[in-house]
Amino acid sequence: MTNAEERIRKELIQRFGDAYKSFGLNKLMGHVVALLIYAPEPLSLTDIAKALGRSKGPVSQILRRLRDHKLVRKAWSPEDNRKDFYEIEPEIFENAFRNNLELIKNNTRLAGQLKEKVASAKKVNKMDVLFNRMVEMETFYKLMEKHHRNFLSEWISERNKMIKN
Amino acid sequence: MTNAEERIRKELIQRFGDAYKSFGLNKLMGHVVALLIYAPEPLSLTDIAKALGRSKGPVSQILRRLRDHKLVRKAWSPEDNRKDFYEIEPEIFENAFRNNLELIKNNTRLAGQLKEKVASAKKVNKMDVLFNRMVEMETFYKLMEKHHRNFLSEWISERNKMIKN
DNA sequence: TTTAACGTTTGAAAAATTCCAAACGGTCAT
DNA sequence: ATGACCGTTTGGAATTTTTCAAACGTTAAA
Repeated sequence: MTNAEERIRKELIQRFGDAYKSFGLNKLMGHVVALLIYAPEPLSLTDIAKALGRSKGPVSQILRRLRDHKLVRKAWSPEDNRKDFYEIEPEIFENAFRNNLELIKNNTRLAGQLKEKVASAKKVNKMDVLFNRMVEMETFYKLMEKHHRNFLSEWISERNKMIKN
Repeated sequence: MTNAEERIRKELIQRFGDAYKSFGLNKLMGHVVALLIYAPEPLSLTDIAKALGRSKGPVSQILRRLRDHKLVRKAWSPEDNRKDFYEIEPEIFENAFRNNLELIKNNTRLAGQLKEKVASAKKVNKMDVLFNRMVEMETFYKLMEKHHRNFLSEWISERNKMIKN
């Protein structure tokens, strides 16, 4: 591996770690994702642990979470090999976005529920300000959901074009 | 305060804490935001600390962060009062979204930088796969930025309509 | 000049998260 | 069967984050 490549690899891993952490995720998740994005071919658990200077334990757990979130998947490996190999999920960006969309939907649901509850409590007492705020919140997230869906379909068609080339 | 109101207040605080945590933020941030969304009038540092059963220290620091992020602001308070009062920033949702947009932009920038670096390393060695992935990543975040901007302007006009009523 | 009422900072404690080494269970080759 | 090689699970250690109590600086009244 050339020096230039090695530098890029290091930076990729470092920056993805930071980015993941800034989104409230585990830094190691970002490291693994970066490593797999970088790697031209699938890597085994041991490869990954060694490359990141970690033990198998946490890497195994992180791989589980990454597969749950559909950011990473098991690669096919020859029948005579008992080792598992991992690679980046080709739709990693789309899937990451879908995960985020779930969080948005949680908020829409939360706002709706709270709005209803406030509405019934309003009979008893003046809670108009709070009610309006819940309405605003629900409107906000509903609109956000709409835009996210638009984005998703536009991205999918955009990506299909990219793949063709 | 009626029982119904009290239950709603508790739930609001609890759920906002969870939501903030799920976005990688401090739970207490969510609690404070919920409390201020609930409160019909501004609250002092001591009010907030007492209502949440915390000491002034962490609440003071959280309020600082919330003001940095423009989710909370100091309310006007009479000249003869040395106490500070805090209230929800009226544009809290818009601002929260703007903060998120900054993270997106970081990712766009990151992808662009890495793409460039890979491009120059490519002369030396075959890194086509990695280059294509960086291109995909950059495309993804650029498209996302575009949609986020669209959302923002639509939300602002939507909200203006809400305020008029 | 003191005293009192604030918000902030700070150093250490408490809690939560991350991490490892070792144990474990499963599968295949011998 | 036995041993070798996997990935996962687990208990506790290490690290990071959150929290508090106390000290501090500032401001205004006494």
